[in-house]
Amino acid sequence: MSLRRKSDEETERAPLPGTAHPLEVSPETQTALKLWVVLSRAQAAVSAHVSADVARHGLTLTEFAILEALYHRGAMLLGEVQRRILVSSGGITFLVDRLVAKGLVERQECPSDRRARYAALTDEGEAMIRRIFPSHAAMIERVVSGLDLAEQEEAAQLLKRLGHAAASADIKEVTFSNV
Amino acid sequence: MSLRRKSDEETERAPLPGTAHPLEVSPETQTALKLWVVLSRAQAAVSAHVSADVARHGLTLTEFAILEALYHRGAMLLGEVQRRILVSSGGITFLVDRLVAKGLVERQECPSDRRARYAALTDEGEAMIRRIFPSHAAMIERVVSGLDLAEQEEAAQLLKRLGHAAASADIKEVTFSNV
DNA sequence: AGCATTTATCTTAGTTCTGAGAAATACATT
DNA sequence: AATGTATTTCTCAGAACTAAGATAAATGCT
Repeated sequence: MSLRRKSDEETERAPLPGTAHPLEVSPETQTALKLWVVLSRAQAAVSAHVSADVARHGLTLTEFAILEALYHRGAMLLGEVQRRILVSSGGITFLVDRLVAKGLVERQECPSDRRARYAALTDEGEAMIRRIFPSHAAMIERVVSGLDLAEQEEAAQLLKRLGHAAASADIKEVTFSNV
Repeated sequence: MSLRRKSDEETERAPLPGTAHPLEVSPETQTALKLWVVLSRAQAAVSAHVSADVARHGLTLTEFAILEALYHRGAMLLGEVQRRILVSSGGITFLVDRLVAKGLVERQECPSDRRARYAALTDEGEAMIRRIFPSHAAMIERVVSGLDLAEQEEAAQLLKRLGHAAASADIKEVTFSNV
């Protein structure tokens, strides 16, 4: 957070023609834009810590999310895991392959649908998640402790509604707009 | 692509045979974990819409973020842009290269530091951001409209504090843990 | 001034994931 | 049963990065 002495050069830099900003937006729009920015920054900041934590055990965030889902919900079809952790179909194949290679997950046949495969924790995978989950949870608790408990619940409630609304929103394509 | 079926969420699953759940956590920890989950999901949901929107103009989210930053703040050193949009040093070189190739950005020498380079919008880049920003902002407004204005401001305020606290948090390494 | 350290960008190799499409299977309708 | 459509996973090319190190220039310390 060191301040540069570049502000004197800024006047030398060619300022934008018509220095006033013609892209003025309503206060409502500004609030929405602001929310989008702080949402992204907060997620990135927390994510960096969580990511570093699971990396200590040789896992990526996405890998950990799969292990956690399989631990808490039991064996799941690949498609179920895919929708839950929000990756592409190619991505889930790739990720499960890697977890299989690490010995943490195994594929199992689905008796009622021969196209489908279950992903299930191996004993080693279950031992792994059991071992790292407590410190993982404690770390997240510390990272979000900038908000007190009531504020965390308030934020979670708002974010849950925001997420659901955004996920189900069908944004109409404004196809008649200029290029 | 379509994540329509969300029946996964309500399907209650019988616990796997033999998997007692010894990983019980305190209510405080559960609140923190819940916040982390809904934060990630909300960000992903909004991000998907924003990403699809800028993709209509042949831009990635990160590219758009650079253009927007340069438009609203004027020419910036690559390192400044890098810290602002949170990419690696290699990443900012890669991204600016690509924007230069698209004719939207140009590198300029820094008179006071011969190592450094400014990134600045070209006329074409400025025209681009002027053209797409209004509909972009309107789209974000729609995507976050699941919360009313007061709720958006409340959420933004909480997320701002959460983000700042998380970004400045020094999480102690629990190095004595087994591997 | 001379030398070590820091800073800013770039290079290269590798990682993580996406998107499009293929193959196999299931399901629905005739 | 046959045919067409939907779904489930996998394959493959390539996009969008990251991490580590290289290079060059600025800065700090005797």
